[in-house]
Amino acid sequence: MVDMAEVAFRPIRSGNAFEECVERVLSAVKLGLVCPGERLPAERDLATRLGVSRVTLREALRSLAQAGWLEVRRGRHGGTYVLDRSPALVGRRPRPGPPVAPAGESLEDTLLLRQVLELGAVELAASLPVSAQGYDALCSALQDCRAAGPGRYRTADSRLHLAVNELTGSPSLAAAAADVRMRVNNLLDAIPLLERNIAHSNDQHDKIVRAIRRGQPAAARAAMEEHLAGTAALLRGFLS
Amino acid sequence: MVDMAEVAFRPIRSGNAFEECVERVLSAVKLGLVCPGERLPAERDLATRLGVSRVTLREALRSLAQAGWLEVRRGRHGGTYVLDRSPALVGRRPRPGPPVAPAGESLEDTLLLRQVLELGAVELAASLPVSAQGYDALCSALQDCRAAGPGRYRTADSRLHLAVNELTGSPSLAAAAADVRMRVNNLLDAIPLLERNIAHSNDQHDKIVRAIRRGQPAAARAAMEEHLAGTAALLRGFLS
DNA sequence: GCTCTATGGTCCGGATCTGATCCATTGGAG
DNA sequence: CTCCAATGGATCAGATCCGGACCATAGAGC
Repeated sequence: MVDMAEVAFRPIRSGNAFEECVERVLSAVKLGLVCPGERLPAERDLATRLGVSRVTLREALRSLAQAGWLEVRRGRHGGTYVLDRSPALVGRRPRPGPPVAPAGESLEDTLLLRQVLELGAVELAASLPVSAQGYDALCSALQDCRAAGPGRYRTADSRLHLAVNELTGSPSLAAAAADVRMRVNNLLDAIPLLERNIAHSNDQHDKIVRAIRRGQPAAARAAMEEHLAGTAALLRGFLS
Repeated sequence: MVDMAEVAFRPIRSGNAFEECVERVLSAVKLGLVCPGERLPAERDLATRLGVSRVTLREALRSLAQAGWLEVRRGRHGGTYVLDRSPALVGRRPRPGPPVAPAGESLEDTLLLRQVLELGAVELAASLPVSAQGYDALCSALQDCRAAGPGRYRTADSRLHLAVNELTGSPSLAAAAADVRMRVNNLLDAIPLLERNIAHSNDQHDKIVRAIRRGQPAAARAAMEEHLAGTAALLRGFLS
């Protein structure tokens, strides 16, 4: 019985408030939830939303600005803006020690959770009536995926998947999906991105969106299953 | 685009360290992860696992002890023990202000997330080879469900569902399931528990476990779907 | 019995986080 | 041109939390 309790006794916080702020804002950028050139919410607003003091949030923003992700402007229409991350900045390998090799156990854990969430969500999304607004977001993300070069592909891809999850109308589900998506992206950072995979991915994205639009849950699920299997095989190959 | 970012800018922490400790330990008890009479891990150990200082954890434990959930013993084989929660204690209505009426929006959110997680998990569990240990846990929980009176039913029920989720072998999935289960239980606390529903539930539990044992994902999923629909209808009826 | 050990009980200095207040900057409105 | 409003910048007192050290208790083993 005691062994089952390990689930309940997992860590309460993954880091201090500062670190979690950095994580969250960086996620929002990497997942394409705020695009380059766009402005983050005002510090006071964002701090309230994150449930964190303004001082702590500012330290996080300052640190992200120093790292070249954000730019802070003062004055009337000032704010914190997302920078267009240049290849030069990306090129700096941020690998001080070991290359953050994700454990194999954690890999399967992540992939399994992703499968459950994304399959369930896409099936649900396809069986629900799609709102015009949601469908627009979906199409916009789909086109971004096509237009995106290799440097921006992961972001556009993430945004598309997130949009699918938001179609379910469940904030908690979308949040869980965003979390697991971030974990997958961190894993993907360790392996190369091939042109061929991108083309293949785009075809599968088409199939998924089409099935959602037509209200075909089974087809949507099958398409997503195939799509996920591709990434999963790639990750297992490189990280096992 | 900014609207999509709301997922990323949700609160970082649901409360202070003390409150989250209380929540976690109480969850472990309510979900049947530690049974009455059993001992929690030693304070030093538990504090480390929760990623919290011992002082903070102790305050949480003391507060739960005062509320009649736990008993603390000193000495060589001392520790923090789960009490057999007596009806007298349960009878005290802990409703100071409004009866914590869960919003309708939050209700659908919770039910949707639960559906995705539990259906995905049970399907996965049925398609995986079941370990002997996992199957034992499942059967034990199933029998507890049968033997449990109305006073203990929710706990036994939770433990069974958690056991199913742990069969997937994904800690993250089990953790997410435990969280959503706790949310569902909080909702269920607001509605009555009928003998008839219990009998019905037990039949469905049988079907689910049988399908898992036989390795029939589709049947397991269908049985779980029916099972979840029952609770969902009940909750929607009482809380909408 | 004595001692040892695993546990809870208590306290303290320092790190972190908060809430609040006030200042600085800058573009737009009048 | 002047003022205003929305934003970032800075600072401080107090709350919370942490890591570690040490004490108290009581069962187990010798």
